[in-house]
Amino acid sequence: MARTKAFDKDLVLDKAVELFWKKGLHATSVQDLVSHLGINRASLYDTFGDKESLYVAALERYQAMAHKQMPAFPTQGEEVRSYIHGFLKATVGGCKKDPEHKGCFLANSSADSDGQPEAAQELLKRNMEGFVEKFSGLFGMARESGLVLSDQDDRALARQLFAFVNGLQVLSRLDHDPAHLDAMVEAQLSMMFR
Amino acid sequence: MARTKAFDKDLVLDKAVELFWKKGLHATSVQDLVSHLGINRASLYDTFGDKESLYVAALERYQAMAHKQMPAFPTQGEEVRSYIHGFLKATVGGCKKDPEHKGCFLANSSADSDGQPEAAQELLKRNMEGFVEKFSGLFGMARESGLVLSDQDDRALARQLFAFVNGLQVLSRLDHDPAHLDAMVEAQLSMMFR
DNA sequence: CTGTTTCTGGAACAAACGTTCTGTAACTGC
DNA sequence: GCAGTTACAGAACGTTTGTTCCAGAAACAG
Repeated sequence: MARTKAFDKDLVLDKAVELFWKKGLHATSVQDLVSHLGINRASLYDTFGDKESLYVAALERYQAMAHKQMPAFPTQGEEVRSYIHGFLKATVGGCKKDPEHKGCFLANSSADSDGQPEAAQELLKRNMEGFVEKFSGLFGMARESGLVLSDQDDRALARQLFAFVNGLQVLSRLDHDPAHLDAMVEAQLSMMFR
Repeated sequence: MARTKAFDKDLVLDKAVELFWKKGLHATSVQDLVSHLGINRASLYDTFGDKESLYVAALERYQAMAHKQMPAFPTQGEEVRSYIHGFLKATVGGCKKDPEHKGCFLANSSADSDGQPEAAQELLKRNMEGFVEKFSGLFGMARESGLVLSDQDDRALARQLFAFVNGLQVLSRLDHDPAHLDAMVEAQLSMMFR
């Protein structure tokens, strides 16, 4: 029948993630994409539609990757602190080992939400809701075990943590001192748990 | 001598702040600026140089405004909690009353630091350092009064607070529920102070 | 081999980009 | 009122933007 695709769509998408992550939607041109993805201009449009669709696809892929590498949630309140500690350490670990200091693709996009495609805005909102839903459950468990210091409700704590994580990643773009990131994590954790 | 300027430079700059704040550097075109600033294209270039210079001037003005409306720092440890409470409430107050949900100009720019002019990056860094410097002093005072819950050092707490505030403002672009913002502030505060 | 499909490089497009220029009008200080 | 400066409106500059199209080469199924 027909010729098979010569490139791995997901591999190309990964390169698009890199570019959009680093420079954002508006500062990334189609020419940038053509130059760095290693595929032809026409193939790009045939495979991904237009620039915005490719952007949304890249954002979806980034979110899926980030979600996939989250370890399984704990089932006991006593494990919550170390779980969240691990989550935060992994987050700053990602920031530290990125020589380009791109922060978090989702956080960067959220800070430019006005210029985002509709589909991207909805993805960002769903991502936030999902985080709050899951982590408020964790705080509930930890609270039953008497390990939560604050008396504020679980969802408020989850939102506070989400805000902190987003801010942390935004700041990691400005402040490249890894010790500062570590210190912020330890401060956050020391404030949350007994 | 010469014809007088027909426009107030600072007033025009305020409008530029609005635009750049809402859409960012890359998504704001010179045509957008000409259309909304109410001055001529040539006047724009004569008065502000090029687009990037105008952007940096707008960022500087925003920072100056934000800095100016900070109330005087407390001198006693007992007042630190209420001072920071007031600071956070004013921050979310600004978010809540903005119908365009632009968040914070400085935070938005930080999340796009790669695409920022050099001068803007340095301004953002100075702003961060200034915050850490001042607030770590506050935590030191409050700690002496025995009001700080965490045993982490003052600068770590200041950085944690700065990350939270940045994240809070980024999230205010996605989540328009004012109660959520309030809850985050109360959570943060309940974790920091006795 | 014969189609059919898809890749590729590059040309082409109108539109928008940031920037500069030109000429004219308006104001100030002498 | 004249000289000197600046704002103004708008045309014009060359690039770059996102997108489409074309011709040919390449790879697969029947």
